[in-house]
Amino acid sequence: MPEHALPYRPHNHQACVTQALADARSICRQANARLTPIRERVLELIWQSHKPLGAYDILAKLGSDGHSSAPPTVYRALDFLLQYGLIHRIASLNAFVGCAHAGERHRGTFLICRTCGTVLELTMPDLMQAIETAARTEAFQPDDVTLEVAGLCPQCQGDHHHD
Amino acid sequence: MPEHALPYRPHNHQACVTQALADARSICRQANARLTPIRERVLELIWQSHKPLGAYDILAKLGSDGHSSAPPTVYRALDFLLQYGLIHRIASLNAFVGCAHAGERHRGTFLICRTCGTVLELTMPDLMQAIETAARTEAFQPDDVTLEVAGLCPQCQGDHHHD
DNA sequence: CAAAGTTTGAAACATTATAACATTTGCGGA
DNA sequence: TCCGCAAATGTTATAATGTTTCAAACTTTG
Repeated sequence: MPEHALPYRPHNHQACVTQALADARSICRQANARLTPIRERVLELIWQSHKPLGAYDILAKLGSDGHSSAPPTVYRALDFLLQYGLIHRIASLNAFVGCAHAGERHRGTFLICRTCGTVLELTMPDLMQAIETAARTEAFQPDDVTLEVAGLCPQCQGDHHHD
Repeated sequence: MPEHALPYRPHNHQACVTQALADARSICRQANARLTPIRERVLELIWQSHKPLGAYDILAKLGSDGHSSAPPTVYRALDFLLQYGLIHRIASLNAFVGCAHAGERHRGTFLICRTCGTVLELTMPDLMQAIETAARTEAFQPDDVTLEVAGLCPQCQGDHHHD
């Protein structure tokens, strides 16, 4: 077992991208959803690192591609990818990150490094269950849970330089 | 013990406001911080209900007051109030709500009704502890936790009309 | 009072997100 | 095939949220 989770170690990141795209194609095929070129390209761009990407960053990268697009193009692709659980929105950053557990039906917990921006997604079913139970104890019917932890990733602790 | 938490029941809300303002004055006095008229007024506006208020909503209300202000006025007051723990920012709504546990040093959990907007703040120390422990297990040093649950409050369940 | 620091005013600008409507594309049935 | 519908994309404009910058006013302290 590795000392640190994958996003925190050097790794062949292209493999992450390839896997994510293959998973996405499979998930969309099963759901009869159309993973169009734009949607796939947006997903690929988001997966280019383990750092969340803002909608306008994506827009700019699409521009460098040759596609020249407007905001709705990106937001529509993002909505699609969110809908099929292929990406997550990080509310505290207004940004989007690839889902590390696509197809698993889960609620993610996100560890967000405030120095380098890297995000690690955890699934903690028992904890999520406890949160939902607490909500129901207040007669509240829970629907979505946003759980984001900001702090320092292993790489950035003891460091004083950025990114 | 009441069946439902306070924000969900009819109550003398003016008492909430008065208490919040008194607490704020006391906290600021102890911290040698200046709760200026603008800051106090912003806090009062935020406390006018148990629903989060956006920065531009606050700006508009300040305008109706006679104060005509610009966005930085509001954001500066909000920064101050956040710094002293008198309000919380709801990341999933880009909005602000009065802190129900000012001065207690805590991490809040927010139950946000997606129909009426009402927010209930809970403190769940054990759960927060568990989250931080999980983060540290990944060699991540946690700093801030954003925990927001969207769903239906007791009043809005079974309801099909809004607010 | 005078200097230094804090708070507020004001204008411009930057970033994030949506609305509205036209056009194109993919796809199933006549 | 090709017609027609629905889904997807293009395009323009605008709304909503948040920041930078610099100047003026106020507070505190020596």
